[in-house]
Formats: sequence, C-alpha cells, structure tokens
Amino acid sequence: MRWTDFLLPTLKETPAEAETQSHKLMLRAGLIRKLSSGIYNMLPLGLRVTQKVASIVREEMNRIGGLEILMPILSPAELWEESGRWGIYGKELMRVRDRHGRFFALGPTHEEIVTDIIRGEVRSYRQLPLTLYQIQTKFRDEVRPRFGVVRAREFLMKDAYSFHRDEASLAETYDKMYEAYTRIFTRCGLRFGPVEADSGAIGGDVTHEFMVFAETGESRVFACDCGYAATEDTAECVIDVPEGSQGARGLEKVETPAMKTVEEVTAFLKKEPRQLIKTIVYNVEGEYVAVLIRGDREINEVKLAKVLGTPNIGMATAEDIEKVTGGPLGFSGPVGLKDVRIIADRTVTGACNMVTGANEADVHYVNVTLGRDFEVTGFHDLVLVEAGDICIRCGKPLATWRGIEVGQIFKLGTKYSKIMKATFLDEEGKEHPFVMGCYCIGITRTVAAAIEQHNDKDGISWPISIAPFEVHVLPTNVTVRELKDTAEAIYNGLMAEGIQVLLDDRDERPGNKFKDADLVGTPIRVTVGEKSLKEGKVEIRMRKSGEVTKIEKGDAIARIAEVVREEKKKLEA
RNA sequence: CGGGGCGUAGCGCAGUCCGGUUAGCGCACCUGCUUUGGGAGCAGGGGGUCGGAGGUUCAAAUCCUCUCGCCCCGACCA
Repeated sequence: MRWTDFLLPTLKETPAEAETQSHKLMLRAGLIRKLSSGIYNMLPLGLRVTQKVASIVREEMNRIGGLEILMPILSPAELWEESGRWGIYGKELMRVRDRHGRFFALGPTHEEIVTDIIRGEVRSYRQLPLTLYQIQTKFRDEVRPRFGVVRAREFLMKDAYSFHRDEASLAETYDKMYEAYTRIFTRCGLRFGPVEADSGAIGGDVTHEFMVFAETGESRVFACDCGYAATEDTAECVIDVPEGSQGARGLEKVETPAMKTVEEVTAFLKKEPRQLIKTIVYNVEGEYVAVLIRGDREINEVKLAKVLGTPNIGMATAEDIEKVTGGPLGFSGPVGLKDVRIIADRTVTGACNMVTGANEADVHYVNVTLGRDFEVTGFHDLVLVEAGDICIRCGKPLATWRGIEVGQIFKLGTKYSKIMKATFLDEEGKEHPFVMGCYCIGITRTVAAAIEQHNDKDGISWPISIAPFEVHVLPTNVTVRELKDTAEAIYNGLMAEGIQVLLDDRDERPGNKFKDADLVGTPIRVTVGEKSLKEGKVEIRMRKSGEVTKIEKGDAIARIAEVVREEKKKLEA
C-alpha cells in the first residue's frame, strides 16, 4: 500500500478524551475515530489489525472443528423471554422496536439464538458433539463506556457454542478451547494468563477468563507460582483460624464514644483489628442478613451473592440498620441480634474474646465468644483476597497483577437447553437436554490489549502477526530520483514475495516520516536514504529494539523477506 | 444512577470570574518559494450557528434558566 493512496490520518497531539496508552495510540495512529460514547469508526489501518486478529481466531476455531456461522444481530424478544434473560439481563441489553411495536434485542451474546437453531436441527446423539461459532458485532449498553475500544457499547466478538450429550464430552471440548485460546493469544504476541473466574450473567459453573497483563487493566487477578490464578471476585486463600474457645473471659460492655470504624474502636481499646468482628447488614431483596467478618478483612460481595443465591444485594441503609439491630450504624454486632439471619466468613470460626458492636450507641462488647454469646447459621468463604494471602494449592503467598479480560470460556451445562427445551435422543431413544459450553473472545478488545502491551514513548510496536503491515519502506526524500526508484523497487519486490508493505511515498521531510513510522509501529522499517545509498546500501531497522543493519541494495528483498520470516516464526504457537 | 469536570475551526487550547473593537493562539489544511536523516523557514490564504433553546441587556462566548453531548471516579463485563 502506498501511503498517498491510503487513509492514514496520524495526529501529533493526543485528543483530550483518551486516558490509556492504547486508546491514545489508536486515535493518534489513525486506527479509530469516535462517533459517540463507546461507539467507534474503524479506519483502514484499524480494520487491517482487527481482521488479522479475527483470522487467527478463525484458524484456531476451525482447527478444533468449530463451524463458522453468522447469526443475526436482531433477535426477537420472545426468545429472550423464553430464557428469562429479557428481564434479568437488565439495562445492558439494547432493545429496539419495529414498526409493529414488536421488541427485539441487539445481541450482546447468542446463547438463545444458537440453542434455538440446534433444537430445530439436531435430534440425535449421533450428531454430537457440535461446535458453532461466529465473529460478529455485539451490543452492550455499558453503564460506563471507557478506554476507547476496551469497553465499548458496540464491539467485535467471536462467540462459540458447543453442544454435547454429556459432561465428559463437554469437558473434552472445553479443554480443546482452552488450548485453542492459549494458541490464539500466543500467536497474537500477548503475555497473558488464564484465570478461574465468576460466571456472571451468562451462567454456568466452571469458567476461565483469559487475561492480558496490563497496568491499566480493569480486572485484578491473584496468582501463584504453582499455577493457581483467579480473579479478585473468585480468588480463595487459606485463612489462619484461631484456636477454640478455651480461656474465654467474661462478656463485658465498654463505652466507645462516637467510635464507629474498626480503626477507631481497636485503637481506643488497644487491640488489633483482627481482634474485632465486623458486622455488616445487607439488604437481600428486602430481607436483612447480618454478615460477620474479622476486622482486618473485607467482604467479597461476589462470593456473598453466590452464597445468598441472588445478585441483588446491597448494604442496608443507616435507617434500616437502626430498625433491624436497634442500634445506630457503626455499633452493630451479633450478640443478642434477633430475627435476622447471621452468616459469617471463615475468619470468625472459633472467635474468642473478640470485640463487637453492642447494638446501642457508643457501646461495644469485649470478650465476645462464639457459641456462648452468639451463633451463626453458617460459615462461608466470603473474604476478599489480598496480595500476600496464602495460596490454597501450595501454601505460598499469592501475588497480584492487573489484566484486560480478552476472552472467557464457560461450561454452561443444561441451563439454556432445559429452559428452552432443546433436547436430543440417545441410543435408547431417551430424550436429554443438550449439555452446552460457550466461549467468547473480544476481538477489538484484543487489539487494544495488544497495543497496551506493545508500545513505547514513540508509538505502537506491533507483534508482526497482527501488524497492519509487516514492512514499512521509507525513502527519506521522494524528490530525489534514485531514492524514489530504489524504494519503489524494494516495495514491488517485497509485494511479489507476498509481504504486506506500506510505502511512505509522501513528499514529506524525513523527520515527519520517521515519527509517523514509529507511531504506526510496523515491526520492520526499511530506510532508503542518501547516506547509505551512496555506499549502495539500505537500512533495516527493527521497531522494537531500534537495532539498525545496513545491507547491500541488491540483497535487500531477499534479506528483508528472511527477517519477516524470522519474526513470524517467533510467534508460532 | 450518584459524585467531579468539560463543550470556542479537523486536533490541542486561551478568552468566560469582572458583558463592550472585526473571537484569538499553536498544530493541521491550501498556494508559492526555499529546505530535505528524527515533527523546517518565509510570504499569502481558507475554515467558527463560541454544543442547543430561551431569557436579561443599548450590547452576550462571557450573566440567568432549561436542555443536549463528552470525559473522569464508583456499582457492570468481552
């Protein structure tokens, strides 16, 4: 491609709206332009990268036997009502109405639609397993679109769905997907990690998220050298449980004037936060539940929601707390608490001689002991893991890092097939619901994640597998005949080798061209300038290392083609 | 939805508090000349409903009311 025939609008200054490196660089290097909040135009350069990522994904899906299909973006409300998600998906589901007043959803994901296809077309166990996938625009009315294409309201996603006769078959496909995902992100040149995760609105029990390591990532992950890795929502850790209740001292009330926080109370009583039990009252769909956790730890609300069996939980208001406990906010405790379900984190197991609120203003209890002074209906793992906590697999401390979630794989089971009555017949003619899995990858998000990992002060530095061009040919001055002709010859020669080349044939000063070349980030740059050409040479410069080698003009095409092959080889999975 | 901030040329901004020339600067763009190895110089030029609507005033980018959009922080997720 000749630059002068292309639309590649680079920006010297960063638009004010951009916060993260990937967003800034996608705008500056002319990959995208914003149309509206969370909605982007994909310019030619951006599309080239997106399509490269998509084709790597397609190759790997096909390799494990996936069949590509294309489902419509618009889907009738009835299908969503059947699964129950028309109601529970919430405001994130974009809805439109046709001229007859019928409602449609703009697909955020397609479980209902594939399930509908399969229940119509597949009758026999002989047709299983079956994996269908598509690469398509998805819509989610995000509460807060952010970071450009990373959290957009309209984005490109690969979504695959597998159908099985039993869990064993699902497990097999799940493992193949896991490996395919590993190959995909490796081929894209990303540093990433699969982590155990929460299944959220899509449902199912077993699920892994694929995280690309990035400082600006929205997700926090805990990981251990032994291979254990999980998101903040699901991470578990070993809790040091104190000894039993021998040595319990007598329960006592103490004055704690205006001291509401753990820090205030423990400092006043000359105790450690871990000697106190926090009591947090939650409003669970109109009912109140008191949740106990040791004073030095925080509650993980995702775990709590799972234990309570509903995502609709929130902290009770100050007024509700007075009503429920009889005391003001900040002085709640389990002792004498009536008519409220009390559950506790494992840190409360064996609680002895602890401090708690007394459910009256400015008073706390000391020497509170489990079993003697209060009871709980159950112990659960509700703790929010922190860096340094102990790994449940190997006993070493957990490390923490941030990541961008680029894909997730789920074992759905029969959640959708049961409710939508999608069944097949086994050898004995017995009817069973399909066992399902679903597997997605954010294609446009992967592009952003790649930039987030591969950039420096000068711009993007693409892994060659997803670079919009493999080689950037840069004549320093196109008004000089010899420079122009040499550059053109190399350009044509490389194209004949099947290499994707961008020729900067603009009549610009060299400085501008160098700056733009670094910004756009093509991995290999060939500089055709007067200095070297006098000696009959051209220069190869690697974008990532800055390393320059001079080569004979006559060897250029063969040598460059070789460098391209070497670079590609490094990213093979 | 709650909290904070911003809308002035394609991009980045000043001017707004304290109303008063023809609304300004840098970059980008067009023409010409010079220049050509890391974001050139000179000269000339084009481009604005000052987000929108209403109001106050002799006079509004500037003051008041309403409204729309965008960004950031929190609850969501590929």
